[in-house]
Amino acid sequence: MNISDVAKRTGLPVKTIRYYEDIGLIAPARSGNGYRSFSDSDIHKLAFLGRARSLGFGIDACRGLLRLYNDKSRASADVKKLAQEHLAEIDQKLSELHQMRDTLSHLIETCAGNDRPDCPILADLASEC
Amino acid sequence: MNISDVAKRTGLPVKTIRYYEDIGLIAPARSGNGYRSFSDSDIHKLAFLGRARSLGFGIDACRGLLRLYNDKSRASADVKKLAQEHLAEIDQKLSELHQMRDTLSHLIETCAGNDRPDCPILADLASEC
DNA sequence: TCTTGACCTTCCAGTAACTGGAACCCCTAT
DNA sequence: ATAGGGGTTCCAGTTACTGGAAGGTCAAGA
Repeated sequence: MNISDVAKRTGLPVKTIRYYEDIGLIAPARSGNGYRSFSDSDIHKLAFLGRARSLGFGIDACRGLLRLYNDKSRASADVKKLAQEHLAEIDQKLSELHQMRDTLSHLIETCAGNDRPDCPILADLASEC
Repeated sequence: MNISDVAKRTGLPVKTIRYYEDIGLIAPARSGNGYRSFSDSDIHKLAFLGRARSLGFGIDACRGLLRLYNDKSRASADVKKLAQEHLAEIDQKLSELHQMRDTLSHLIETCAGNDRPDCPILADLASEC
């Protein structure tokens, strides 16, 4: 199967699929004309990667997940550990974003938003430490 | 004032301060020996930038905020608009992250995390669409 | 057969916001 | 004189792609 069909099947952009080959996540065969020729296994891997990425796993984590997926003697504890580490990163990010959101929305509420120059948002940003 | 003192005062890394000059956010004077010589105004701007960045404003938004800050005939509505756009981005990101968190934490709960290979996390990632 | 258009290929550059490091200059104290 | 702790510039690397240029391939229609 050619790359644009694979892109349709997996929902990944063509460029992304080529990129995943570049960094060694997949290794599709080549036809005589030089075109990539994707097997079912390649397509499975790409779909797997797409789902892992959509859960926010980084490329390195995806590599690890793929390796575990292909390792039939894996321990589920290893998968769980990877996932928990990623969950901790998400939680960290969430708490930072919530903090930002709270501060920012408070500032926005106190700003009149009219044609006068006085603005508590700028005043806060400019305030001495 | 030299750059490392400014770094201490503003909490920004030296490299970041140089970078902010590179991209035109600040324009400190130079001493005879070529060293950057920071005025109070430079330091204020850097502190302002540090706080705006800590609220998650991107560099371009910071540029806009700084311009508004220096424009004494600004309308607070313009500041509020910038802040509201940024808030919307944060909310977008938050909802994506919450979605990821929900899915991932559910998967983690269902994984035994033992030395057996069967793992619902991998099963989900590998599932057909 | 020729052409046209839609494929495919590789390679290079750019994105956001820094960060690390190399190579080198300057200043002060011993 | 030298050692250290500043400072300077410039280049490369980070994440995960994305856009674009230049060019090869293939199938269909005139």
